[in-house]
Amino acid sequence: MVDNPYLAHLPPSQRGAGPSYSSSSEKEPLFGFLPRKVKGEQVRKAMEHQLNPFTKLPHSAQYRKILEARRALPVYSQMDEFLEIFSKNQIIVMVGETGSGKTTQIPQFVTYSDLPHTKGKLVACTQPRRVAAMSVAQRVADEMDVQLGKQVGYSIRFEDMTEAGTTFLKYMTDGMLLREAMNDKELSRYSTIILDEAHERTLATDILMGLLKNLAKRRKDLKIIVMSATLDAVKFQKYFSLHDTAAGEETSPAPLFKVPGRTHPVEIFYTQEPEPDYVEAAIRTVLMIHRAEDPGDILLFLTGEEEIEDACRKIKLEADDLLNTDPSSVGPLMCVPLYSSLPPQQQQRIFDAAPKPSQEGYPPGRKVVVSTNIAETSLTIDGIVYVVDPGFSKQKVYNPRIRVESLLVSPISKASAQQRAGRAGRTRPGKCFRLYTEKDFISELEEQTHPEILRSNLANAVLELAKLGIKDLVRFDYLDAPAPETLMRALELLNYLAALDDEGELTALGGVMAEFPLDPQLAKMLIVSPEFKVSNEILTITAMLSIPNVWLRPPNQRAAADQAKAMLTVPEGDHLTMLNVFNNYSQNKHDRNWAWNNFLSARALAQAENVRAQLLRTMEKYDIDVISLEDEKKRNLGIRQALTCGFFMHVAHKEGEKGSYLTVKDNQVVALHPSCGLDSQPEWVLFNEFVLTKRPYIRTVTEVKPEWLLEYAPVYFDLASFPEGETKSALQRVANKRRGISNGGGEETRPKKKHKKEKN
DNA sequence: GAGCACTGC
Repeated sequence: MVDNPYLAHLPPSQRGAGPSYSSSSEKEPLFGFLPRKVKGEQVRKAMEHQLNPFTKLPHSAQYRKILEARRALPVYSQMDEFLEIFSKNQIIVMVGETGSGKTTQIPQFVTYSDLPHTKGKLVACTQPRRVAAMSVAQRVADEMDVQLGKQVGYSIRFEDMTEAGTTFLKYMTDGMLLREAMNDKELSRYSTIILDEAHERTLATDILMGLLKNLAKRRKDLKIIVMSATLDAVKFQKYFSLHDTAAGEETSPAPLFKVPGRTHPVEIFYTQEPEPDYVEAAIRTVLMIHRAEDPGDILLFLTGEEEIEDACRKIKLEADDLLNTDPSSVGPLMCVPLYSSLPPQQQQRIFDAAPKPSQEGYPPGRKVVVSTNIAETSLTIDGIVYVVDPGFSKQKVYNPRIRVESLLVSPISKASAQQRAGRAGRTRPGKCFRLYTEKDFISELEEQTHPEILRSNLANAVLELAKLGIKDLVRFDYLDAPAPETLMRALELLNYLAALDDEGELTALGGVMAEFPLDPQLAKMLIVSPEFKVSNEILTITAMLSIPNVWLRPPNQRAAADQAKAMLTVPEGDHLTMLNVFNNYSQNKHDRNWAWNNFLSARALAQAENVRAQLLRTMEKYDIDVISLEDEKKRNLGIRQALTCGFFMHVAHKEGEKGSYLTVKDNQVVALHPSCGLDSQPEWVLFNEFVLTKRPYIRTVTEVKPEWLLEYAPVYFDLASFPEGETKSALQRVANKRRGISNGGGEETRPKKKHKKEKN
């Protein structure tokens, strides 16, 4: 053994025990560690060692201070038990309630036992959210006394904070690991994979669970830990049960490792009768707490922006009234809205301190945060003592029959209600006021929120699975299998886009489509766009369609905002308007006020730029030319034609004169969304999305020519199998005209439709 | 003449 060069510059007193062969453990903190057979005793000794085993540098004072705090975590006292289970099993299910320390500690315990750095492997820990991956990685880097991005790092979209060959513990988003799996089906870089927050059941985590369950059979050296906060662990245990039928072993559930949480008790109150108007009841409850309860901040859960802003106004009004009437018995109240589309600066207001008493000796002030579900998982606010839970949230639902995802205000699940209540007990004992009866809680609320995989359009997920080499998507071993109709819809769409062939096999085109972090329609349109010599423009449009709405419309400046929008509008269609907005933004980027003056979200535009750059890199990787047409007329035409190649299933035909449209094949009656910039009502339009709000609308709309539909999507627009109706007659007329021009030649050369399931 | 629950690649 050679003296560690890193220590040469340190005085001997700090170099550890000095060169000695008598006791290797003095110089080598991991001396005697056998991978995956490590005992708690050994780990604790290594943690207390003078040298950091991974950097061979002396531990800092900061490290020792943090270690002290770590020892107090519930999970720390179960280290021996964990290491034993880890040694003996390939797959482990772990349950740790909030405050158990599982997210920071378990991956470290795993590292000490698995010793990934000795075999050139990594330990991965997935998170559903980017911020969590980043902040936990930073925390763990501090705990392990290493620099973030070296031994401990993170990987999220747009940001890879890892160093090849150095990083052995990596926090990452679940979606990122899924992406990696598409290019390395064995996930061979990893020795242990930890899926954290599995109870949230994101689409990516659900797919990863299916993949890992399979992968574990092929890669016996891969260990898997599924971590969850709620007690639906039995379901995970069953799913990951070990059964080796060849060996004739009995099926036994995956082992469970359980750690208690550490939170304060929260007293739950229910209403005696159901509340007919939950917003009104919520406001009443907040004011009741303000008048009658001890100091402490309030968190109220509502469903959306409008509801929240409205409630904030009303609460503020009433609270000011109370303060004016009786300043000696009621303190001032501050009401803060919280939802995701709020600019980050305004989101920060939730961390402001509650107001001071109106006069010395008078009651202290109180803060009320009125929030969407964002405060249920993504953001924690310290100092909350009271939670008001009306029992509703907006949830995504997918209707495969009409192929529409929409948001519906729906009752929350018991798990969700529990999570909300828990928000009151983070700093001290709290109270939770549920605006529904205990009977309804017990008998009406579902145990768990439906996993995302059951509530989503799966076109994207199915393409990913195909890319992952999953042959039989219908019989894939899902933790919860999606509705067959949802899968059929996805397969059908991918077949029409030529991403899957008629046998359901991934085509070469489909393989490239899957490489793009985009919906299949967008990916298809981008890949074919060089054929129309407009890929530079389609690239921009694709980026703009992948980001949130860029248009701002402050309530008191609506007219000015609409006027600014009109200045940027291109009459041929909203897609071209988006392109125009981005190009103007690019040209004016050095003018900080340009976006603001034009009522555009600078944040969203910067995001579009980021997405565009990422897509451009993927295009370059697959040699997809980025080209443009000089002539504006030809260019715009080419753009609209390229759009058609991706969105031919999103076409509507005008019916009658009242501006109503019928979607092609589905025959849904839809209207142009009021945000639409088309100055006329063209006969044929292509739309980016169908939204179901107060009425069915089509949003982001561009005029197309029916000839293009027949030419670029002959399979989908095969008239022989087209549903009867006005749309078909109109298409028939176009087809007849074309046939006349082309002397009856065209139809036979087009591919024939083989097997399609058309449901009415 | 409407909207944007929340994430993620």
